[in-house]
Amino acid sequence: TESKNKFKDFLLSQGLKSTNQRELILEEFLRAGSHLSTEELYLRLRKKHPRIGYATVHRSLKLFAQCGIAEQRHFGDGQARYEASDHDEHHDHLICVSCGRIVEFEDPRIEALQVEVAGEHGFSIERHRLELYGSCADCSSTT
Amino acid sequence: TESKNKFKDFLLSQGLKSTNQRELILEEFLRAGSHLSTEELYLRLRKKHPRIGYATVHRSLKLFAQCGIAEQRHFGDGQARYEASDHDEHHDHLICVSCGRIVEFEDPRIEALQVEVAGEHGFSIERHRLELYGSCADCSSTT
DNA sequence: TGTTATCCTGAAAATGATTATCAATAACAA
DNA sequence: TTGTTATTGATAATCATTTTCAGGATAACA
Repeated sequence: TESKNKFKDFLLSQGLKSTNQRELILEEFLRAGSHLSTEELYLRLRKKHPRIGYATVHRSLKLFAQCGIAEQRHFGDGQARYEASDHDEHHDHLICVSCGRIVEFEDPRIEALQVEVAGEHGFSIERHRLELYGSCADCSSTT
Repeated sequence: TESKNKFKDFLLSQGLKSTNQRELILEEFLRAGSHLSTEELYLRLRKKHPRIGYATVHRSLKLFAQCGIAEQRHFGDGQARYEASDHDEHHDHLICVSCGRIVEFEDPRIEALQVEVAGEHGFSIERHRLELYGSCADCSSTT
């Protein structure tokens, strides 16, 4: 509901309209858990609301991202994924190359070092991407 | 020439053939400097060798990657880029969002923390991706 | 409540990067 | 050479994403 309000404010501020589809898509997005691709969300929605089109899901996800309640990610499988952005918390990702599990983490020490290293090269950082690919505990033990 | 030999060995070991095009493409790739997209390399090659096709450039780059003399990267502009992989050295990237400049760096402290954090979540890391996006010195001063 | 201007929707087509197809060609071993 | 097999280049296919456009929904205003 926090996100829902933020989205409504966003729509108003941009002169955009609040529609049934956008509400449905946002609800399903929030319900579904993170790291869904457009297609996955579309398929979930279609079960209950077969009239909703792929393009609308796609456009809504982009609006969510603009609005700041979602973030787009790319994990190398060729399609974009979206996750709900919790406030202004930043986190990075561990991705299991075996089962596809995605775990979020954050480490202030790494963040600090990033700023330091960037500074040494004259850069000021706007954002970053850190992804660790490997095997999770379950998949390692099965080896 | 180090890379050239490695590539020839690779072709032999895989039962593949050494061709004129592959040599030309590898030479241009090594000459051109890193972080080129397939298209950019193709355009450079076409100036001197108009008969070389895009598909051949694409396939050759994939072979270079398989062979270990090149690595594929994605920096969020929607197209793959390839860089010569120097031995087993690893490095990460600073990308200027203003002028597109790409600077390589490495920091063992960050690497060590990555392993540590991954371990806390039961992961063993195979590889990682760290990209810092921001403004380089030149672009910051122009602001 | 109408009315109206504007935005939104969904299906289909377009796009852009990448990958596959296939007949002609080139490389390599015998 | 010759025969076998891989490679090439033009083109078509694929995949995710984005645009188009006619019809439908929304919100502001009378």
